[in-house]
Amino acid sequence: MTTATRSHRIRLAPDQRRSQLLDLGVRLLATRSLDELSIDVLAEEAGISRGLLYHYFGGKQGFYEAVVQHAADDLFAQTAPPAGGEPLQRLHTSITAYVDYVQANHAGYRSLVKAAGGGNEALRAIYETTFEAMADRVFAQPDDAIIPDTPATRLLVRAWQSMVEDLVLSWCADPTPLTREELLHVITTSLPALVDTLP
Amino acid sequence: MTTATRSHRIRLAPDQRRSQLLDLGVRLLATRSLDELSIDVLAEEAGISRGLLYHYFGGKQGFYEAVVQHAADDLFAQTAPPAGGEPLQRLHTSITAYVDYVQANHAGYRSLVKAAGGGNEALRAIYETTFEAMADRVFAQPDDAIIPDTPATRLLVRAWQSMVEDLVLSWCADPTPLTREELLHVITTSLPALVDTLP
DNA sequence: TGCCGCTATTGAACAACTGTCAATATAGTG
DNA sequence: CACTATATTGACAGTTGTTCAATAGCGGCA
Repeated sequence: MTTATRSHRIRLAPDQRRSQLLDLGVRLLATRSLDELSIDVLAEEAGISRGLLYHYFGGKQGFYEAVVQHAADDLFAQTAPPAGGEPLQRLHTSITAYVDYVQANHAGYRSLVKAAGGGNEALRAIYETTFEAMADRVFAQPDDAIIPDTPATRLLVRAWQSMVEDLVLSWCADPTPLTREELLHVITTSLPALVDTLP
Repeated sequence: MTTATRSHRIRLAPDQRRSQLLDLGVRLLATRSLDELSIDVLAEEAGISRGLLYHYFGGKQGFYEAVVQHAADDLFAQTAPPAGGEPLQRLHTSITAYVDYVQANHAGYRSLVKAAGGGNEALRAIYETTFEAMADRVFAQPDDAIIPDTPATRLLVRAWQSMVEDLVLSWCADPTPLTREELLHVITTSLPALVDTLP
């Protein structure tokens, strides 16, 4: 049973093909890692030839970067805070969306996002850029800021994100020690608690 | 100019050869990632034939796992808390050793440890085991424990470790926002602060 | 000292995979 | 219904991981 809908020699618009391949990539790379996925397998699964991947992404590495970027954009969009409201409330909503997102895709999240963080230069750049953009949400609205924007607090927020990432992933693997509400409470209150440890 | 001391056809005891290859692996994999390091290059750098690597480690993946395990053991040994003294003081000493270790090897630490955390099943197992053993140091001495040993606190300590890892790596990349003392203070006091966020 | 056996080590052959490119087929257009 | 622009292919070349029978170095023993 082949999972791909096999239809011979269909010619798509570049955008459609591109997003088809990216979606397939996200799905396949959620379970295998990059070097466990050969281009032959990927091409067959997509119902295209090997060469087409090189036409679109320039190579295996380029394909992987595009897939990671695609997943990162998706994560960023799905955790966007609501337009209006109290700053703390907006942050809480965004965090809730993050927990939901990771819980819904924890295999893919671990495989793609974690691999990006520990991967090559270009991949880490995608990872860093995305999480810095998410950190900006914490520092948004300078007049009634949640926490002051200094190099030190930037450093702490970045580290806090790592903590949250690990916490949520561990919790998804075994949710018994904490309820969902307790998890959200720990995440939310740990940020100001962390900033308070600064001299 | 070849960096390896080229001497033809020397026969070593298995233990010596093994650790020579592991040390070389740690050194080479600190800058390149695994798939950027071909076995040909590795063998030439070590002054041995390709086949010998397969004799010792069974393949590229096995070699990588051995190198990661080697580095993890080194990290674990070098951050061992002193034998006696106050529990909090012992923890502080261990944390200081950790900061020093990462600072001295941040390229290698990032490349090996981070890659292990986001890598395949066997690699993550090494990573998890090592950091769980380091977490045990926090929970040691049940009579005057620093923090209670429950599933919830286990989860938090694990997440705290991720935060510390990221914090120290970021700080190594750019130490200007915090002095070394401030960094150590944040790390130490953030652990009880985090546990206090539990209901 | 000089042979001998054990085994560390080799290198060539094999298999699988990535990357390249000129040729081909397809969808839209006048 | 051609006809053109281009999405797509398939065969080819180079590189890399893996296997295995053959070789060569070191310690022990006479």
